[in-house]
Amino acid sequence: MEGRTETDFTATLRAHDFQVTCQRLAIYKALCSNDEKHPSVEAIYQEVKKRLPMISLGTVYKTLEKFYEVGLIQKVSPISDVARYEAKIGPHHHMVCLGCKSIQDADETVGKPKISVPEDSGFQVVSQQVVLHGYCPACKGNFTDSQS
Amino acid sequence: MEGRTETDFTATLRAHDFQVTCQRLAIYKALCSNDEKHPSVEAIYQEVKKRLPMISLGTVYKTLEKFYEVGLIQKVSPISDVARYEAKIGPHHHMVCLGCKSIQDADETVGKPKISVPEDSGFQVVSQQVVLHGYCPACKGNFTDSQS
DNA sequence: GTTCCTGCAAAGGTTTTGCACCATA
DNA sequence: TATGGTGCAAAACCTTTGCAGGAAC
Repeated sequence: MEGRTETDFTATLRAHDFQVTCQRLAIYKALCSNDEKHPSVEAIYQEVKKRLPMISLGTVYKTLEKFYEVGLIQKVSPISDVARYEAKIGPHHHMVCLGCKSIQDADETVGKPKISVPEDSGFQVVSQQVVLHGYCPACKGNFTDSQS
Repeated sequence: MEGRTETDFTATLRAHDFQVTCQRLAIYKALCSNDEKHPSVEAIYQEVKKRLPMISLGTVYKTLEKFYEVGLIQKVSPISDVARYEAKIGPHHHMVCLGCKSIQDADETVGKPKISVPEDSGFQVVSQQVVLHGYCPACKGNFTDSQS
């Protein structure tokens, strides 16, 4: 449903010198057909096992990471690999450096976003947070256009 | 620097029937004085150990969770406890239900936020994401005003 | 045929839990 | 003094890594 066609999927992998295997196709299809659920690795693993019972969890991890590298899929907001805390309470936003992984507050420097959820979505908003991904001044020079 | 006064800190804990201990005060102070770093649990632990060498990592975990419960501190983007993926690429936003932890896409239904980082911050923005926390239609009834 | 991928298993790191001792109120 | 917190250790959990056999190109 969401995602690319199988041809496009194959072409993207080939363009990055990655092979196309039945496991990778199955993982991508499982992800596309459950896209609205934003599944976890474990959930994807369980879904793929229905068609490929021999597949291993490690393969799913490696495959998803490769898909993410080449831009086939997205991670849902992996701001940090570990939990981080701050004493500043109240709504404000964060700038996350893709280079050094540092996190800066952005409440003062960033304009307030005007966001509204229409009534028909039925979602009751409690709080909202904007996350800006990019490069801090120190890392801007090292990651100008390409990265390892 | 950021955060509340010691009096307010004590009052908040007492209001929730939590005791005030030197460990809790030290953890809160360590977090306040390093707030711009958005420290991890391990970093807070290392900082507190300078004053309380006998403190254990488990205590820091339990204490931070308690602080978060009573609203003394914030977690930086605890969208999900595990990594989640989706095949939909391109910038869009997410609505995270505080009840059932489900994640919905919000690109179509949510107005585009107008956010700009001023030049003096020096931060080069690559992408931005808005996360809305709240309650989905199914959970709205169960979590109207208070939760367990 | 060479390179890369898979499956399995082990290890690494983060976070949670259980319990005896101790401090707070 | 009674309740709850701390420290320690073990366990649970998610994720990564290493390697031999097998598949893709």
